Amino acid sequence: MISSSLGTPANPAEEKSGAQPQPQPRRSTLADVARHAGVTTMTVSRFLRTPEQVAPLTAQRVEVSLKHTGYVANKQAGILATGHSSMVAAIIPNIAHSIFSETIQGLSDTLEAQGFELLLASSDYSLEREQKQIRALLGWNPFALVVTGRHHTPDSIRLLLAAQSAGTLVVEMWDQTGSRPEFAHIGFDHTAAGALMARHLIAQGYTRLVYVDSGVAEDFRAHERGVGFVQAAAAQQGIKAQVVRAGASEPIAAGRAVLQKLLGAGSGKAKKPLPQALAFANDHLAVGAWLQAQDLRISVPEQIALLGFGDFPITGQISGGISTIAAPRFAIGQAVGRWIARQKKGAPWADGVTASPLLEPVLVQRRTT
Amino acid sequence: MISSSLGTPANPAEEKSGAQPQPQPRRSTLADVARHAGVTTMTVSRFLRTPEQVAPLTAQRVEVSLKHTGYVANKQAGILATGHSSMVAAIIPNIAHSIFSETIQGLSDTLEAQGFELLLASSDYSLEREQKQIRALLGWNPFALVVTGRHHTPDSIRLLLAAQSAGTLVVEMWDQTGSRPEFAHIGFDHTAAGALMARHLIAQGYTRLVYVDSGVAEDFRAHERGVGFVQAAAAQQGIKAQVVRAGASEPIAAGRAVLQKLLGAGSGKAKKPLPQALAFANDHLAVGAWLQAQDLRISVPEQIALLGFGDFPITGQISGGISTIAAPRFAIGQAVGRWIARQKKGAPWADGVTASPLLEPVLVQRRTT
DNA sequence: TTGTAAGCGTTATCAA
DNA sequence: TTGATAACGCTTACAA
Repeated sequence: MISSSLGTPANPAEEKSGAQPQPQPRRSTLADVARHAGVTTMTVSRFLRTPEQVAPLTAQRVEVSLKHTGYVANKQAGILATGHSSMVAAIIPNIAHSIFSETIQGLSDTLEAQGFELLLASSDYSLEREQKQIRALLGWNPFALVVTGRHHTPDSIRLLLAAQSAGTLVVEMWDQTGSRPEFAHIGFDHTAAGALMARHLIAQGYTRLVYVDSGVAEDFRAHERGVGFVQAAAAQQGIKAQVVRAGASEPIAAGRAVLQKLLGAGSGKAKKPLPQALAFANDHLAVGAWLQAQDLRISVPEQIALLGFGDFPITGQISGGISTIAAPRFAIGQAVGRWIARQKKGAPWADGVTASPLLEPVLVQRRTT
Repeated sequence: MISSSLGTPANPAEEKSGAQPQPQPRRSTLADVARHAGVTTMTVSRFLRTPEQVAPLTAQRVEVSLKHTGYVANKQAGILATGHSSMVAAIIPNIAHSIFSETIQGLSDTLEAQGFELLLASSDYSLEREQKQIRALLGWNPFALVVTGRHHTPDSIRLLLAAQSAGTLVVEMWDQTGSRPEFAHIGFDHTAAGALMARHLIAQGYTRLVYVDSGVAEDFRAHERGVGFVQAAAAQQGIKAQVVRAGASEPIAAGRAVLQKLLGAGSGKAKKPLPQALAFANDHLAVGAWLQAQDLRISVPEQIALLGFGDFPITGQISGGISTIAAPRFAIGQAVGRWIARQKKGAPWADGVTASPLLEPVLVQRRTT
């Protein structure tokens, strides 16, 4: 139900035409406050920023006028004058994915505590959209621009480099860039995470492995985990690993479908041997497969082992728990926020060379592997 | 792993002291472009906004200079000069809750398509924090400010009213305000949604009902659904309804705990009759209770019926499906975005009086009721 | 078709 | 301790 029948019309053009020529109330400015207090704008500005430099009596008058006028400082004017912005812009692939929403929550919490504000855009896993958004967000002159991952269009990279050399902090998050990073990055190595998955399954004695990749074409990190998975498996004698791709639909449903399909391929005439263990690009896929296995009365992990990625709450709550890789979703956001705050306080740019064990993915073994 | 060892230092103070006094590159401005093109800033500005008013030859030169300088328009300056902002600010209780992250996704998608940008804050379900955030966000002079729900501190309301009368659109979302709304609102009536839950359970023949409220103290909408639930039950002969409160922990775990506790209360000496049906403040709680019932081999809905709220994807995927109320999480965000876009195009402020059936919660009966 | 001048609301700087 | 003035980067309004 949408409704907005009453209240003050926001648009003066909507006022009854016969009404008094009551001027549209403006937002009050420093000048309004100053006039009311009988001082100049500078005195009010000073009171706001360095009250100790204002005489106590004046301060009182200004304070009253501030309240009276309901003054709210205009940030655009402030930023224009100082050149310093308290805004941080972030681009993530998808806000609704719990993986990124938690990162944003971590980022937002940390930044807010430090007096920053968050301008958010979601690229819907499209590098094209990301490029447009980088351009649009840079127009705000943000203190920092946070992007997800290290895959960008060439033009995006040009924009980011230019912004960085003009003083904007640029951070790539969720990913671990190679040996010669152009930008600061806070995340982990997804190839290594994929290898971790494979090694765990192998250690448990499974030999026929499948990595179920994300159905999202531009989910580069999931693809990289698949690469790491296959490489790690290939490094071992007697291990067979393949990659299949989940559907692009809702991930739990896609996970159900993948299990169904893999089982189907193992029956019929050209009977291939069934895989013994499945590693998934994310926990939602794993949950879907687990639900499907339940429905089919397939015992997990005896008949098939399942390993998720992400450690979403549900994996810990399902009976016995689904084994998974705990990805530092929230911690990455926090770390980015803290790093940005540290830079503002003038920490040297390169002080982030420390490794943080908090951001390393960790295997959480539960009942499904 | 955090690392940022290489790349261009962002802070000129970090440059090797012996280096050439290479000036920190600034972001290029209109003036830079104009100089390069041999015209004035106005010509460049015109080219950017009304290219048809610029002579073709001049336009070419300007275009080249634009590329050459890597110009990105400064939004603060633009907004200050025009007084029109393309920014929309939104405050939600929690970004990580799938309920709100989907609303934000809907809002963000719609706004972006219309050329708006989204400034986001999360209040962590605190009215105090919300008040601070309203103040902070209004400083950006947003085109519109979107808040969640209709519960705000008196000071918040004052700020919102002042902003509204100064021309900022104010929208309350997720809630259906009473008969005399101060602000536009896009959402639904949570008391009615609670009543819908009760009536459904009663229609299925259950007589001993429990509403499991959210453990979050300031989740007013969940509380209101509880009120509606109890009222609707009280209006029927022979129906007993009570409200219990879930724990404040992770909601799936809290849902498990609630079921456990309710069953415990029904055993032992002072044996109370067990409830026949449980309605939950959200689907995660319901999923938790369902998982717990599975573990205890309690048959659902025969021994106990479960009804969720939200229609999160998981409820449709669990075997047979969990009955729930489909809340228009994504649609609310879209509707808000569309409403804002319509206002920009000069639609009369009160054109939103239409009811939208898309935003009404709908009961989805599956296997658990 | 292009340019000049003034101003948006704030802060830095210097003077009183 | 306070004030005058000149920016910040852009757009509006008007002039050429």
